[in-house]
Amino acid sequence: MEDYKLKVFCTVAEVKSFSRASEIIHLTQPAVSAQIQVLEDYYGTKLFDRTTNNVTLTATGEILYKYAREILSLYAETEKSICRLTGLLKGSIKVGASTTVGNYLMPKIIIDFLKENSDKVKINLRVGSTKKISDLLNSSNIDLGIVEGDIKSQKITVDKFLEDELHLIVSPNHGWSNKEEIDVASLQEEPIILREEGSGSRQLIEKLFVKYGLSIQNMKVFLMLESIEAIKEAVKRDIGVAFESRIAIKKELQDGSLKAINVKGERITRAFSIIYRKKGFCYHLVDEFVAFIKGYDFNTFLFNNNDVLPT
Amino acid sequence: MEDYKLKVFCTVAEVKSFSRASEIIHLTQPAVSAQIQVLEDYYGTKLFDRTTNNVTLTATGEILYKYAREILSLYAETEKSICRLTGLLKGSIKVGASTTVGNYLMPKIIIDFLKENSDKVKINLRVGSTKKISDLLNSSNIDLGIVEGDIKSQKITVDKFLEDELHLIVSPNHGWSNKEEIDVASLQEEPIILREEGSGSRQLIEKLFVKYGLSIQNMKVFLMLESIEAIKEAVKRDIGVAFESRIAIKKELQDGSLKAINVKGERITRAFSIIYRKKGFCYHLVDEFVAFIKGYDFNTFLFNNNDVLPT
DNA sequence: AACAATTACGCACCACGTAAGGATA
DNA sequence: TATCCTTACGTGGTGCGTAATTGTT
Repeated sequence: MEDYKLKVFCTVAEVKSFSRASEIIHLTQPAVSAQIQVLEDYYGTKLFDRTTNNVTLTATGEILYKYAREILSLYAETEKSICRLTGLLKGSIKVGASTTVGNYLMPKIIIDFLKENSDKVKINLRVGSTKKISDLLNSSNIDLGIVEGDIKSQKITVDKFLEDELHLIVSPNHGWSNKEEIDVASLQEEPIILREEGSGSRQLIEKLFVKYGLSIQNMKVFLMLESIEAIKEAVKRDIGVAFESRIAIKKELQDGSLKAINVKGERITRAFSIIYRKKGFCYHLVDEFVAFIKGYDFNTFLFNNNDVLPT
Repeated sequence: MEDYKLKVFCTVAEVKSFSRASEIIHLTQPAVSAQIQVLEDYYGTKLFDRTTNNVTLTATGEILYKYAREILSLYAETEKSICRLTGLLKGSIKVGASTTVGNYLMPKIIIDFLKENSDKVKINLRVGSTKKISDLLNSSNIDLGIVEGDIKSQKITVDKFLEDELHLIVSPNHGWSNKEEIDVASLQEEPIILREEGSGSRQLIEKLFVKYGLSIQNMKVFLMLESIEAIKEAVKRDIGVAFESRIAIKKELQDGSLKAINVKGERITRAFSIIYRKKGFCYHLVDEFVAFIKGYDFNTFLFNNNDVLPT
């Protein structure tokens, strides 16, 4: 129940381009032009100066922009206020998540979130590399992202919400399976399975090796897989050992099909982060979902069924 | 460029009735119902409790109402701001005016106002008794009224903007036509033409007589006319004398077809007032028109063409 | 019975997308 | 020529009014 024209207008004003605004709003360029023209007709003045390759607000446009943002935020507040009273969320959001989070964390979180809310809440989840997710965010194809890697974009706010830890996983039949911990040097002796180059998890492992004066070259790396499931499968068959996020191996640890071992004196950690655009419009539902994630009981998620991970 | 749904919603909230709101907004009742239902669907809650003969805001409705008024006033401010910059007014207003003002003052004022503004400004003028005008105002059929009489309604704000004076008018052939002033008692000797009973002008004259211990009964009242033009015509033909507002006799004084005489020691005055609803929505254009009237140069209007009225 | 709100339905208009048309570097 | 905004046009969805329906006093 917001003012669509004003939203379009503000978007154009912010990105200084009709065409880019049309992509963000998911409208065609002519539609955006039309919306702006209606506003210009109504107020009887040009709101933008259009010189090729440059769209800027006129004096009148500046005034309208100031008020429009106020009005739009009042609409948003209205909804927030009413939701607070009724407890009824509604709408749909598009979430992007990087591989580990997207496959092993978000499905459960989303299901729990939907359980708490009316069926008017829709969530759309896309999984991809951290890079792809941040691109989708920048191009306004998703409303927020949940990623395990670092983000460089200036236009994105990164909000860490959980520390993730990678564990060395081995088959129950593996010689190490009864050990509590292993020193890094020992890793040289074992065939190790890694994710593809550039992957966030892979970089983390490389950093560990570098710290101990080792390098991937010295490792018995004979398999590089792009899929976490494929890696786990390979480890189960005792083809080698690997590092995986504890959220990705939860089930296998529970049913005993994999064993997790610590690295002596090291915790291989990284942050899971919620990322969103600095500019742009915020939806109440997005805020609520973010709050839900931040308040989520990850301990229960990780350690339920009386199963305890090594810490 | 306001939010029509919110306007409808606020109106219903204020008058606590779908049907009355529909009259005010000039929509059918089903249309109002539909608008409200869209809002209720959107927010997922009832906004009004409908018991027969009583429509009240729910808790959610109260919240929405608070925000809606804010939002609507922001829309109004936006327009005001932009108009201030561009100087372009637009829109249409419906004005009601009582007889004297409506016939002899408003046409000129409206024409001058329109001259100053773009052709996007439309003004609709209705003329009627003060009572009728205040009724039209209450039923939201006009946006503001300009009247010469008193208003009793609690729902209406009265804003005096000009002092009007009634003059005794006589034919140039009349025996008094060269006199500067006449005492009240002399009026008993002359046939006097009055407006119909209940008319504002008539009441003013009655009050004058009462003050001097006279009464209409003692007067040679043999004509009561409802039209100012008819009265002037009768006076011109020397059938009698009459009292008329100076704005109604401006032209005749200029061309000499009537003479105005003062009443000794008395000024018969009343106020012209702008009246508007206390509640309800204000349009920028209305504000501007009111400001225009208040700033109008009535002296020039009354005394142009080097013609001077007795003062 | 009377008044007030809702439901049903047809129509007219408006906002969108597709496609073609300028303007500018 | 490539990019970006505007114009032209056909279509679907929405909001309106008319008329019938429900519900409450």
